[in-house]
Amino acid sequence: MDILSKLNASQGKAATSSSPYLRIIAGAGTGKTRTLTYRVAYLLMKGLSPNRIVCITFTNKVAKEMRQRVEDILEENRFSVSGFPLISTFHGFCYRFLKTEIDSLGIYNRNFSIIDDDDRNRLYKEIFTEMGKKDSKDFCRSIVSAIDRIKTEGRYPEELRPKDVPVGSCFTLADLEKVYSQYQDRLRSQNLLDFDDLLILTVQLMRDNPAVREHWKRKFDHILVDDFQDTNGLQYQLLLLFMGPETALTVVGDPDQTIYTWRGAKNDIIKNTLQKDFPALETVVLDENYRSTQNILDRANCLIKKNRDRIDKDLQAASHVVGEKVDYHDYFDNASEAREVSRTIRQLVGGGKAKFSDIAVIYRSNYLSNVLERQLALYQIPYRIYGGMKFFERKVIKDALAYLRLAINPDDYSFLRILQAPTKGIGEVTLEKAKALLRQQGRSHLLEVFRLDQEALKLKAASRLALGDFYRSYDRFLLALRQYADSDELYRAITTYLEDCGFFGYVRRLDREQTDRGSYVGSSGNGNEENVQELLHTLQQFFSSEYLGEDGKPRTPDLEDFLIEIALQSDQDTIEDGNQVSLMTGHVSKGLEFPYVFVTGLNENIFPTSHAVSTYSSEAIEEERRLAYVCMTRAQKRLFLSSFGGNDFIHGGSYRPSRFLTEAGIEPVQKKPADYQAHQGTRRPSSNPFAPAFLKKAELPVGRKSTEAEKYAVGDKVVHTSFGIGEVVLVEGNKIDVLFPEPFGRKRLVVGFKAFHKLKEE
DNA sequence: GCTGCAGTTATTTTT
DNA sequence: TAACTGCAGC
Repeated sequence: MDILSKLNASQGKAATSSSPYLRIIAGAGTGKTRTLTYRVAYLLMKGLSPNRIVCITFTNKVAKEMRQRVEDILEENRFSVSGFPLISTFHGFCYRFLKTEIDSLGIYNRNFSIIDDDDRNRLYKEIFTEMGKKDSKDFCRSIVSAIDRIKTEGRYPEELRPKDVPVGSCFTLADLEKVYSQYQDRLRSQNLLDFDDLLILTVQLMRDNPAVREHWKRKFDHILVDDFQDTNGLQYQLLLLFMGPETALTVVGDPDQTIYTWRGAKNDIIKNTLQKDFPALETVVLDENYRSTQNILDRANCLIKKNRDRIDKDLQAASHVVGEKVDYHDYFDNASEAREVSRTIRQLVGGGKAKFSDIAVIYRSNYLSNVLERQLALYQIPYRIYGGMKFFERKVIKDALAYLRLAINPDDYSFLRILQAPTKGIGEVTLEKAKALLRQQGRSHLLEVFRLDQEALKLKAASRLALGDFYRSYDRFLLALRQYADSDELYRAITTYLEDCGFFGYVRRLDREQTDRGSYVGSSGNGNEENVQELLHTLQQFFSSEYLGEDGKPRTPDLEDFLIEIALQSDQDTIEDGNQVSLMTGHVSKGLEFPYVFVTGLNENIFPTSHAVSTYSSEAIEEERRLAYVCMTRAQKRLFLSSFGGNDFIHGGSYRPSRFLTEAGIEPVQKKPADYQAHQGTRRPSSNPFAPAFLKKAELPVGRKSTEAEKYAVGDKVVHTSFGIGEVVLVEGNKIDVLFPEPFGRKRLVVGFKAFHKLKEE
């Protein structure tokens, strides 16, 4: 077996250990996922049955990559296996489990859907409105966050405790009980689960149903868990329940990278609990860092040492490369910070040192991406945001998915969406009537009420017509879903459905109206129809891929698999290749690495976030510090840190550099008013050689039309923030077709949109 | 019942 | 700044 030659001594020891219980403590960049991957391959080559191995990762992206790498390793060793281990997130694992077992609860059926945050908020809003509390922001918010906390602990409304109401809270235990139980009741009645339900119900079934437990406890010889430091109590409980007396467990993690305690993560599990529960536990420590230069590691080590609650360890660069010093600047305001980051990126790329894709810009919170985006666009730097406004969160996409979801599980929240896309002339009054009928008639879904009680609802002719179109195409689609022969036919059934129900017509109308008005949106990345086409394309690709079924055997995926895949997608999963700078929050950056990394907005009340600062809780600050540590250790060659000044509208006063800078051994530059003038004077966009004339005038707000639209002709060059440089091949009114390099190809753009502009010939 | 406008208000992190 | 709310007019 050629595994040891690819790993260092400790990695090799971990990958090939025969201990039943193995803990790998692995610092940032020490090859933890690599080691785990080799261990999976090793176990397979040792003869363990693939479908008796489960590997839990933090994101689907890592799961996919790991699967590929395991396959590669097996191939290199000319080893063939029948079947493949399940590599999945906790949530994905629970979904597969519940798919086969949920019926036995007698509350849900196997066609359940998973609700996203949007639907969840809508549901809460409904409850608060009915309680007459919707105007009390404080009340709503604190109840929701209390429920969040209780649910990550795995408790349902029956298990509330007086302590769940914080002292001086604006709600009572009775309020909490009422909202929480209504929330659960509504989900149940619609056959809907939220993310936490996936975990809780799995634990409940395993704990309370002996038949289910006995069956599943025997299923696995080996369970492996990546990023174990971010495992919460409920997930740990779940692991224990799936372990039989013979099941081996391998966990990998770095306590210093615990950044999800707000979601219940406890790094005490990897630090202490595991040892207590499994006295035979073997521990391997990986501390040779293969990612960063020593200069970067020195700053990161220095910072994380300030945490009191930790096991001391120092990362050392395996390459012994000292590298360049960590760069730090304090800028006049956040716009100039973004501008300087953009300029530096331009220099790095212009100097031939780096590709755009070698660079990442990391920030504490999503809202900070706006300023960066604007400056990057000004400097014509292609970028991609991970998280933030995700593709699947766009309105049309959610509408399209609602139509599809209805065919699997006709829940009211999807139905309410389709009533508005296109609008079917049904307003608040009719809706209230329908909700009343729902109870009266003993129906389970609004979809039925609107189909069967049209008389009682006194619908207008137009509404009847629109609903008629929907129900006809819906029924035909249901039939097609039962009969299709292959994935092509399934795909065709979907497009027919969306066409016949009037959705496509609505989407095209939307685009027309928006371009006519010349207001919002218009570039190819934002055209509604194009987005829906992209969704359909994704769908088609998904159907022609291989899918690991609940039984561990590969099968052809269906619509339901697609919808679940989307529901459980993470921000990292949307990462596409391409020569673009990556923008993301620190949380999303976990597990990734880039040659050049910018960590921006290192300010008090931003990073650390104001919440952590104002609670005066050392745990909260320690978590922020770990997050900063994660951000810094993403960098391979160079690390650029920055903070900014200016007025802080939210907290009052002006922004100050983050304490983490001093703690990392970096001296914040003394601020002098004169410096600021200088910054402001010399760093205006006028000094930007890349900015086209019409953009210099004013920084255009996102999504607005420029006042002077450019004239385009075939052959002109165009720069797009996402697709790079392309050539105009067709001009049609205010629309142009541009051919971009692969993988983007031909795109239709609407002139005047900010995401692109004409490239001036030199 | 739907849409557009104006004014207000709130900003962690995510499977 | 953008997202949301309330209100007026169609």
